[in-house]
Amino acid sequence: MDYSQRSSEKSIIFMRIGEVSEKTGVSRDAIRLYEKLGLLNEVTRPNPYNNYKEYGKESVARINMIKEMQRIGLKLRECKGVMDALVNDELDAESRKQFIRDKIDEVRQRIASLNQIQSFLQEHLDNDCAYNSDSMIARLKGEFGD
Amino acid sequence: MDYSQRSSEKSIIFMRIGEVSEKTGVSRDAIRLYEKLGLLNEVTRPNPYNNYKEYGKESVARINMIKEMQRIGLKLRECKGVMDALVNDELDAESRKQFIRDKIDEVRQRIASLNQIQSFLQEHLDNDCAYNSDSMIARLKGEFGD
DNA sequence: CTTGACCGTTGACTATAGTCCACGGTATAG
DNA sequence: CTATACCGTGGACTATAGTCAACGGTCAAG
Repeated sequence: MDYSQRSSEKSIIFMRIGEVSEKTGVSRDAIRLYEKLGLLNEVTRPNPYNNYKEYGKESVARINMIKEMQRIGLKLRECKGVMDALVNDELDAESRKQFIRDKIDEVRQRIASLNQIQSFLQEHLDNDCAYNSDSMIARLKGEFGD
Repeated sequence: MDYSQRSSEKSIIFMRIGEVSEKTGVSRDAIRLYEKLGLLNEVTRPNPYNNYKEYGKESVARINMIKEMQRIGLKLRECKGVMDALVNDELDAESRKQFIRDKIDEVRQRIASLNQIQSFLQEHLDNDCAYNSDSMIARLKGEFGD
């Protein structure tokens, strides 16, 4: 049953898509989509010998990072933006730094949103989830009003 | 040019969709979608007199809350879930509380993800965004590896 | 040599969250 | 009365993020 020469403990550099899928929990199709969109830069063209692509450890790390970034609502294009800023040698250093700074700001704002929602929910819970239309409106307005 | 009797300072209870759109910055079409999906519970059936729907202040607050929840990656169905748990009288108190507790947990986990990403980016920035394939892989693995 | 589990490519299909458009009705200014 | 800026409804269209199925190729075991 050992049809596939899975990378064992050490020394093996390349994986095939099934192993990457297993390691990350992301479907083959999704991985191929990420690749097509340019989010994985370290995938070889299909090896002419057997027509299989080869994936490195960085692909696994990138996919895990994509999963995290998606959880916070980033789109794949935006994930690509972050990846590119981390890695792209064509951008000058200052551009990359500015991009990262901007992303950090975005993340900070998202954290602020989350804290707002969390304390709203927590307050509601502390209040025994007593719903009262007027007070709810007041609290909704307090948190989310204009 | 005052073709519409916009709700002025006090005493007016109902708005029409254009005013809600203005107050929230959300398009009429999107508001109608939220309504169709059941996220706004306080919209009247079209007034038979003029066929216009009437929106209350709670709709504005809800839409603002939807915007915040969307920013953190919640889908409209999930937003509806939160809304329902906040308001639905048909659920017993304990179910609503449990739902809110679960949501708070989710929010906490998202905050954790965000902090992870933020510190990853911050560390990268502190490191002068020096990209080095091996070190980047190491750091990606450290943050996102399995 | 066949089987079974994998691989790549393509293209169709799905769900979500809208936008856009055309229709016809409403209200008000001129 | 007409122009205009709204309103509701319905249906078509878009982008995103995939999933699924079909086709044919690869490879190790039996």
